[in-house]
Amino acid sequence: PAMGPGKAALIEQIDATGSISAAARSMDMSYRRAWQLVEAINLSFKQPVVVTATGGKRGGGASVTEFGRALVAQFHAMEHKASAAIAGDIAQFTSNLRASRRK
Amino acid sequence: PAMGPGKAALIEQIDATGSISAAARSMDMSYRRAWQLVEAINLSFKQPVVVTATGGKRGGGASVTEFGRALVAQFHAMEHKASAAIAGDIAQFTSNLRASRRK
DNA sequence: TTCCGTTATATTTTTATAAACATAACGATC
DNA sequence: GATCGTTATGTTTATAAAAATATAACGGAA
Repeated sequence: PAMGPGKAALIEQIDATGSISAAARSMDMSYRRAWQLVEAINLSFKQPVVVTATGGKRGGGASVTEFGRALVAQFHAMEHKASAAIAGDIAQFTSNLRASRRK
Repeated sequence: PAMGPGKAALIEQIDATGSISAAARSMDMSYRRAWQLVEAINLSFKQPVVVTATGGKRGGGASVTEFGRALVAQFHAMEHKASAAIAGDIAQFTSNLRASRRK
């Protein structure tokens, strides 16, 4: 999928840190994986979500476009709307779940 | 997850055919996989969703409990509620997606 | 021109998941 | 007690995803 909780969080961390590598570190994710996710994200949309620069004073960096910020905001809005719409069902559904064994 | 589109469809096919194996065949799925999904489903909930019988006139079979039917119905209701709640956002979101290359 | 931290990419290795294959057990019917 | 279609389970193989490892390139700055 083009967007999900993980990708949204990654974009937010890139926005907060200014680089893909710092975002990856903060999320305990390999740089390679983070970079691949960014590539997939950018390829998914008509407009760039993350723009990058190589070399330079601080080695380079990455930033989130306004389009990207709007996208993440809309994603969270959708999460909340969907969650609210089924909150009642979820509560009942969950009550039918067996207590699962977790390590 | 305890429930999703695939598991819901499997339960519905079991209900329609009366056996795990026939349901699997109708979905072009291996019996083994179908059986494992049924096991996972039954372990997920406090009450059984699918009950099975071995041997006998027709070799055995499986049926869906009323609890299971209610569960599937509620799942579909949740799908529809969530979908409706974000339909507008989805339309706009999709308009930002690049036309993807599909074989 | 050397250094630095970053982006960008290739290659290998590991791990997890799914599929494929094989077989036992069940129990009513004949 | 042999047959049949099903449930139930073990074992192996293949596939895909993730992780790990390695390296090149970039471009300011010292």
